[in-house]
Amino acid sequence: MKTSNKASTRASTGRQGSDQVSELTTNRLSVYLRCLNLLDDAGVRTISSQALAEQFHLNAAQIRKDLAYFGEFGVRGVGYYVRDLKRHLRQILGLDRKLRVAIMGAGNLGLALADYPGFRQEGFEISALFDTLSTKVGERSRGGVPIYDIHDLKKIVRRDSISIAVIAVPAPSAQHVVNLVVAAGIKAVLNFSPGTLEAPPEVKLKSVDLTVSLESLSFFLAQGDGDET
Amino acid sequence: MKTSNKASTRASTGRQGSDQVSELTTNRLSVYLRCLNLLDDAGVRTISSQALAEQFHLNAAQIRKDLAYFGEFGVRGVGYYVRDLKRHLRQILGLDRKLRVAIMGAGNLGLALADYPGFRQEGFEISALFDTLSTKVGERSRGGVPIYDIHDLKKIVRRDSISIAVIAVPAPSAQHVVNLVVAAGIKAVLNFSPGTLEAPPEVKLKSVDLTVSLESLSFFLAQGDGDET
DNA sequence: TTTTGTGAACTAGTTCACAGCT
DNA sequence: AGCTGTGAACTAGTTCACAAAA
Repeated sequence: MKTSNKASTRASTGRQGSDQVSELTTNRLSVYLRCLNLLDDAGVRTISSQALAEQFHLNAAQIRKDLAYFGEFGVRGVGYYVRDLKRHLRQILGLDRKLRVAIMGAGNLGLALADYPGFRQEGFEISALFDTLSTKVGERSRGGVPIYDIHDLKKIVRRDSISIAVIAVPAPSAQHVVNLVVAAGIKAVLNFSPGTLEAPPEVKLKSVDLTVSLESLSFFLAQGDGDET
Repeated sequence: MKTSNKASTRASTGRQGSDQVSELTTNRLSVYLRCLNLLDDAGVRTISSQALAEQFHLNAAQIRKDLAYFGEFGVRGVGYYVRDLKRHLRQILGLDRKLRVAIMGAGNLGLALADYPGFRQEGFEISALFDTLSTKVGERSRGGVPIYDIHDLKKIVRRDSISIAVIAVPAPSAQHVVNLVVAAGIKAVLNFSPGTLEAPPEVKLKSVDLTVSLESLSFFLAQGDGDET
């Protein structure tokens, strides 16, 4: 008989009805939005899934299917109105409100991320950096993001309505910091530290593992080299 | 009839026989290696796929299958010898030689990545930073990585046997920099700039898109909020 | 007995191909 | 005519379950 633990990993976040949309799809929505921004800036008014696919190396059917999860945004015989679709995507992705971000760890990486222009672009606001070092607390990043003591996390998160945390602390303290972040009521975490982190199921934890990325390139190189005759 | 363009995206890197191993698998190898390092440091001599899976929230069958692409490293009735498997994985991932990395762009992000300790860990060496600004060229990162003029890229890549480039320049110049990197003979590129980049098929281009990652979290938050009763 | 290595079954994700709308 | 939205077909990836090895 089949074991019944099929839902063990994802667990029961499932309050919302739209449980089924995959992360691959939502990542692509983000990509589509970027493409639409470029098209809009270039003055393009309307675009077909076919044209969008060709221009950005995507698959037309996939674009249509991804969008179809959320509604019928296209016009048959015409395509999609760029502005309209942009607006819809921003709304679907929750970018129609200002989202405030805290960065945990005011080291090299944390400070770099705090001033990273790409984050501000689509309506994110880096509100705060947190660290433990008293030499850093009270200072600001070059771009002006204030550095707070991590003990004040809960307070500042409330005060500034911060909803996303970025983990940029050394690996050994990462789990502890995640725990603090979760305790402060944050429900979405982007982790840059290597290794496995635990978070309760109602918290979305997304990891960017730089070591894995580099080693994947190393593998590719190792394969290529081994066979050159 | 089936269309014959099935190989169009991946194109013909395929000189090596082992074309079939997926990127998801190689990423996991990297994760396994990290787990084994921890176990080894903890003095564990031998581990079964079952135990490894439980300890790190993986699937035992998948571990075995991933490893099986590359050989029979286990001992039936026993499991895997930690040291042995570590050595094999390092060899498979090409980490048994020193890999030198260049970082393109000595801005906030580039400088942070240059001194990121996680990279040095598994045998990578950040050899050089490249920038165009004459105020930066000749200086060093805090950790001591020298900053060169991008015009000297080809020369330094040869001199230092650099095989991996990391793109940490602003989005508008990213494609140009990738072209330079490719022209310098580099075959593996880790890109941090948002948007699509072109590279010839013999070059492996891996992208970490911070905007997409954040927007994916935003989507998650938007879903949760919309339904709280 | 324990645990690997692996075909078979299953699940997820992508692409095709076309009915139906404009 | 042109293009979307979508079931059906296909492909990739994961998990099961067991024969074979130690």
